Amino acid sequence: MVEQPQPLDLVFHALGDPTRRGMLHRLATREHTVGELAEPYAMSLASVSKHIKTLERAGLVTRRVRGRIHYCRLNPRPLEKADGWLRAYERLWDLRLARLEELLRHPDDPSNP
Amino acid sequence: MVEQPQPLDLVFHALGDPTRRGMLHRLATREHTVGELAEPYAMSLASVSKHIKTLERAGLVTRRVRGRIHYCRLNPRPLEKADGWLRAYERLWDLRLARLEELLRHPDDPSNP
DNA sequence: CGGTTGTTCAACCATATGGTTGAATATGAC
DNA sequence: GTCATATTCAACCATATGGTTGAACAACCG
Repeated sequence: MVEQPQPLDLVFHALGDPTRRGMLHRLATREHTVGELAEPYAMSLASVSKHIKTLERAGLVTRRVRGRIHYCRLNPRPLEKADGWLRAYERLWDLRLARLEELLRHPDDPSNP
Repeated sequence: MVEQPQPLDLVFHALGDPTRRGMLHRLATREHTVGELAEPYAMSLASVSKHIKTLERAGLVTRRVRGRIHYCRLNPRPLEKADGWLRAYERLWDLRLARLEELLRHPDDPSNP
C-alpha cells in the first residue's frame, strides 16, 4: 500500500518549518529570486533550493525561469484550502460553545441532551 | 545553537498527518478515549499513543486520566493561532489584488506606484 | 489473589528530513 | 572562448518520524 500524500499533508508539512514560513512571508509582498530568498538565512543555497522545492510540491510557490534567474511567486490557493480546513473546526467549536451556553442558560430545556 | 521548535512549528507539523487530522476531526465533536481514537486505524495502539502525544505537544489535545482510561479532548486555541497566521496572508493577498485592480482601473492614477 | 483491560514504555527498524559539500549546468558578460 | 553568476544535482550524514513488537504498569473484576 503506497499511500501517496494528500495535498493538505504537503501544505501543512511545508508550513511546519520556520524557514519556509519566512519565505512565504517575504513572497507575500512580492516575487523573489532564489538568491533573494536565500539571503536572510545562514544556510547553503542548495538547502534553500530544497525548501523551495518543498513549497512547490505543496503548490504554494510557482517558479518562472528567465535566463539563469528563477523567480518565485506565492500561490495562495493551497493556503486557502488549509484555512478552509481550519475554519470548518471553528464552526464546530462555535456550535459546541453555543450548545454549552444554551445548556447553562436553560438547564431544563428538554431539547438539550 | 539548539533551536527549540516554535509553537506554530509543532501545530503545523501535527496537522501534516492524515491520521492526526482524523483524530482531531473526531475530537471536534466530543471527547474520546485512546482506545476509541485508535479504533478506525489499522495500526498498533502504541502508534496511536505516539500520534496523540504529538497532538499534545502541539497543545491541540489535553488528556484527563480517570482510572486506567485516558480521555482526550480537543483544545482549539493553537488551531486558532494557526488560522490567524493564515488569515494574515489572506489580508496581504487581498491587498495585492486590490492594488492590482486599482491599477487596471485607473492606470494613470499618480498614487499608483 | 489472579486474570483481563487500557495504555504506555523501550527497543528496534525503515524511511524521510534538513543540512552539508563539491561538481554540474546554464546563462550572461567581456 | 573564458570567466563569473545563478541555480541545481548527487552523494553523503545526523537526526526525526512513523511504524512495529514485547514487556511493563495500572486499575477494574471476579
